[in-house]
Amino acid sequence: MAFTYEYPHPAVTVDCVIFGLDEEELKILLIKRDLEPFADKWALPGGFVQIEESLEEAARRELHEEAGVRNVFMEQLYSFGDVGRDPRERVITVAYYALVNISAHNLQAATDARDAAWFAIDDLPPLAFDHEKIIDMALKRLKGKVRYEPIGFELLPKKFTLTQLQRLYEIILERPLDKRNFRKKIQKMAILVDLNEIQKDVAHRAARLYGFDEDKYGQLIKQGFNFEL
Amino acid sequence: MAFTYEYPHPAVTVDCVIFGLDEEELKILLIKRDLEPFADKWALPGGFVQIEESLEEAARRELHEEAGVRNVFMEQLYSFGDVGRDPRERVITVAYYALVNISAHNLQAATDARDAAWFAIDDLPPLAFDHEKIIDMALKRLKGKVRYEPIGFELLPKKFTLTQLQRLYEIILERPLDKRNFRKKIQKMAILVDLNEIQKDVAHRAARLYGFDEDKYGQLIKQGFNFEL
DNA sequence: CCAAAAGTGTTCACGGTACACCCATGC
DNA sequence: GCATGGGTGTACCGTGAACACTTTTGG
Repeated sequence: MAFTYEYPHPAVTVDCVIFGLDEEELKILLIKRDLEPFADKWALPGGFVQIEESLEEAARRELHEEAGVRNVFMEQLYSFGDVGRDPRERVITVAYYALVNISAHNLQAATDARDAAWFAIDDLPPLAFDHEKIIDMALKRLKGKVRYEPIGFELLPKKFTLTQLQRLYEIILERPLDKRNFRKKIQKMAILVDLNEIQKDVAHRAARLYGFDEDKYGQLIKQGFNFEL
Repeated sequence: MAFTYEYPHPAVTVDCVIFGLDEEELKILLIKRDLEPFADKWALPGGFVQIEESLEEAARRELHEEAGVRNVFMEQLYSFGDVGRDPRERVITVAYYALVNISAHNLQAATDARDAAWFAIDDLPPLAFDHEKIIDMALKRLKGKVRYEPIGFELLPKKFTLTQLQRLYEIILERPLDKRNFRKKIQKMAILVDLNEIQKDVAHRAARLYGFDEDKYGQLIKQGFNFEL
């Protein structure tokens, strides 16, 4: 079977930068390529856009098929279309980035057939194609966006402590934050619900658990509220 | 001549949202289509990405060929790839937006063969394809970006008055700004050069002319400076 | 001399930042 | 009882916002 066009058409792929948060570090999920080009190099999960699916559908499909990840925050990042970026043929890729809670998504699913692994953002292996450039951009976007939209919660479990939340921002923004000021600010925004639960199995005073109140946030937005950290 | 692939390939286009600033309004340059589909509807300048040019090259080429615009600020906006967005075949478009100084770019060039015209942003004609959606997004991006990056200057002549600059922000942000506070803030940033010139041919006190000092801005950025209005 | 826009300082309220100690719990 | 992190308030400073009059120029 073959498909013929009057003018040359580039191939179009989607690639996904999947961010996860370890206790200590920001990480990215990569997949080891088994085919040429770049066999044995690590690469972003991704693949060709099917002719009857939208870009977002393609990205979510790849997220699921290649990384075993579903129902997560995902957003288009940028499109990369330099002429030589794929040695086989002209390939334009539309990059997305996703935020997942590592502990909730067991890596099992992802390891099915593929060789997949999380890498610390500042200790990445050699990458295929221009994926390093894509990751750079995704990281910049994350750093910028996390400050004025409440997307950081996507990296945490549903129930989290204020200290975990603070650590998240410290890790992403790469600077220490003052505990009291941080709590004051977050609490004042009133977008967290106190779950009236406390941590279990910790070797010190147990912290209160909170959840992000998406509905409340939506209402506040309508009233002109602006998240900002 | 024909081009054949093992799997179906979408077509890829670029489309450009070209913003310009009139005395009173923010405007967009549109081109009247003479071919189906959407013949006689207005559309964003754009066209197919050639197989041997990058996305940005394609966007700049279209900017020049269709709108007669060169050497302007331009940035990738977003990629639109819904399945039915072009009735002919599957077309994915990578949208860019550009900022031009209307008075410097004579519309002549653009009017060559094409029917091109500037439209006020809140008085657009019926548009082809999903171009309304693209413009919506471009406008949101412009409104957001203008506040924390000094791109507004791209819409003004090289020499401008502080009042012109203030009007620009008032028009884009759609809210009045306080004259004294605005001047205080801009002057403190020290990214303008006082050209020691004044307006000519005005029927009132002539205002001082300023220019945007790109080099100085670059240096400040390196020192951790953040433009913000 | 009148119309039209240019240019210029001060006050107040609020939010950001810096900072240190007691509390609860498990071992 | 000690080690570990949880939780809390206050004082100061800088920035954002509100606000009105004098100056210059052309007609």
